[in-house]
Amino acid sequence: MASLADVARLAGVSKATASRALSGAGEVSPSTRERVVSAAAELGFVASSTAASLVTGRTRNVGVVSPFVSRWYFSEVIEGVEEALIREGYDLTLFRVQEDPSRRQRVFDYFLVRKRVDAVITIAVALSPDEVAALRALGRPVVGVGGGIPGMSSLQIDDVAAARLATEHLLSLGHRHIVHLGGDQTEQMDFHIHSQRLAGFRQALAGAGIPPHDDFLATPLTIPGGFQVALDLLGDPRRRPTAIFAASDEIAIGAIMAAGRLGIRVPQELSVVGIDDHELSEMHGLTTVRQVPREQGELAVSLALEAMSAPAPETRDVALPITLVVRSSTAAPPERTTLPRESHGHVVRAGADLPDRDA
Amino acid sequence: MASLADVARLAGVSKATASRALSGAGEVSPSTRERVVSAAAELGFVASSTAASLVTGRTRNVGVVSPFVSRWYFSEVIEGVEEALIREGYDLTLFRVQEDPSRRQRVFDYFLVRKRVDAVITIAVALSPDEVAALRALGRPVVGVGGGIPGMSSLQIDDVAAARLATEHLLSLGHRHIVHLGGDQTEQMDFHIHSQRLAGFRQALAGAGIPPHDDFLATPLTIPGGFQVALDLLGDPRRRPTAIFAASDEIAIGAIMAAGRLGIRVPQELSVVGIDDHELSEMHGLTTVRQVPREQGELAVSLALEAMSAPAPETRDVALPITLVVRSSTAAPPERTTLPRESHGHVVRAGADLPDRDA
DNA sequence: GTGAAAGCGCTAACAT
DNA sequence: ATGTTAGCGCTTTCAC
Repeated sequence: MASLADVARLAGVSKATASRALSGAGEVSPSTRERVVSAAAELGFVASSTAASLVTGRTRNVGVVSPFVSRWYFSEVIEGVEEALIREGYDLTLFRVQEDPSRRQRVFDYFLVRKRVDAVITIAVALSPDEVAALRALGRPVVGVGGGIPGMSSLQIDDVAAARLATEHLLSLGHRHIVHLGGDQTEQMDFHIHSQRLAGFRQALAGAGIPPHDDFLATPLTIPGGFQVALDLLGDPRRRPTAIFAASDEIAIGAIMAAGRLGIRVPQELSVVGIDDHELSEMHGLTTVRQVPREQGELAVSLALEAMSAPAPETRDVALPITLVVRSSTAAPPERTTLPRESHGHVVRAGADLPDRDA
Repeated sequence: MASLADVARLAGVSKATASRALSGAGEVSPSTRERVVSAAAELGFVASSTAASLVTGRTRNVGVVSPFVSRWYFSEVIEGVEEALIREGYDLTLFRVQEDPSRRQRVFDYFLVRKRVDAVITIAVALSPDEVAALRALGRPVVGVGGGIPGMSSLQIDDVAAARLATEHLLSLGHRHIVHLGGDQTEQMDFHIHSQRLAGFRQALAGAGIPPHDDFLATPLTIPGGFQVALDLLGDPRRRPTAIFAASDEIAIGAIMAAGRLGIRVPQELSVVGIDDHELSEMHGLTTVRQVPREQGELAVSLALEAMSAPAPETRDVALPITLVVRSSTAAPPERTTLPRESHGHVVRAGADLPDRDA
């Protein structure tokens, strides 16, 4: 527990000089520097970041606020953030924030506020006006990954375009009966992502002259969630689409598993597209819109750090490029299911043509 | 940015009294307390944890060292730790540590050392003697989840017993040809877990009078890893076992997917057991030894906190109970594959009996 | 029950 | 290039 004073004494210099020699700030003659450095080494001196923070007001620590750590998108963003942060000499303090209002409030009013973080990065979390105010009151850069919040920098893919891209791919293959398995709009941690993906989906449909219909199912953004909802959907021959656009790869994979359970072959009888491009997506042969969460995390750190040194911390919104990764989960729709929509409700034989999965 | 002095002034008391009133330490008359509290509220005062730490030496922050954040086991332990920590009013600082030696050193010699953490929790990370020394030098409680390190408290399931349990289940079903898909012993973040699971596996085999043979395959602890290794193994009729014991559910699920790819039916033609019990395991009908990582995380926090207040920070090793969760992925071995082992190499027709998966 | 004062360990003017 | 001085914002003896 050697202190700077100990080091200074051993090196025969003042604390100020010792501090300068060790931190690299200010001019120190090479010889003194060396004396100080070796004295520090001898004593096993490590600067107390607490003391340094108290005087400088900087903590070299950034807070990351995320609703999950285990879901793909979130864990990868976190890994990206961590990577970039440690490279820059920053710690990462993790705050998991879910719906529970009392816990949320605790995080925003107590934990984040204690002058412990130099910046905050939020990951796809929908903030209430109060929460935004609390964050802004920190007087520190705040950047949101996965969606924009008024008054703070943000970083995301263009979710409308991503959804449109996915849907147009399906349309171009000839699909006319596509269902969107997407996030529940009312979920607290929504964040417009869900609604934007739905909007892009509908835009593409409208562009192809397909009138709005019963084409959206609120789905938990997990593999089991996608599985369950798809099982219901695909199990009913009358509702069964030829293609599914899922809001996340987890949903998409759940849907593929459901199809497998029902004996529906992918992609011959059902095309599936998701958004993310996790390693499992590759294994499932899932067609997906790639969104590189890791890079989003790293970029968020750049934005935050940049804002810290900027004179006027102007907010910036950055959109990352997207690409469609076509794998084996999409194909032209099977002939038999391209019956005119109108027939679905009336002509029972249209459904009966399909293998009956209800049994 | 109101300071304690501001609050004290507004309340008409000294800083000392204000501090006592706000922190709850020491006796303060109810009326003064109320005056101070409302003054604090009026000013939006939040104590600077930095300043408090400087004087108390406590940071209300614990460091978590983990090689991954995205793998099941790790992310769930982290969520458990986070949950318990925030409940107790602690922050969680995350350090991801992988093989890269320079990064590791940075974490241990620079980040963790700066008097920033009251305790450290490591998650299944194999520490070098130097690293253990560095941690111990902190003079703070260190608890290891997922394996024991000499000189620090630890928390884990009994990995030998878990592996034995899984293997004995397979043996009791009549399997004689079981292969263990387990972690590479040489991997840096091993931690004896892999070797203990292998040991338990071999113990069970020995107990059943099955001589050691070519029964272990080093496998990355991921779904793609399990998939790839199982694909090779199962694709060769001569090597194909009737059962697989996987060191993790991720491997196990990869193996099930590989079987699916090869047209091998689970469990009729192949039994699979893993360790973990993630929600996906349930979906795959995977038989597994349950290890509740979330609880491991919460318990680690209790241990750490307890050690902080203990006069003599004695180390404790705690083993969590395990249970075998039997789902549909295990069954008695098919008749045709119970040929005597000796025939595998010589009687080509024994292999030819099986569907040829090489093509 | 409350106040005065000391100081945690460092950095940042300001001198020299 | 180096030393002196003054705090950063709290908690905690020690008096009263």
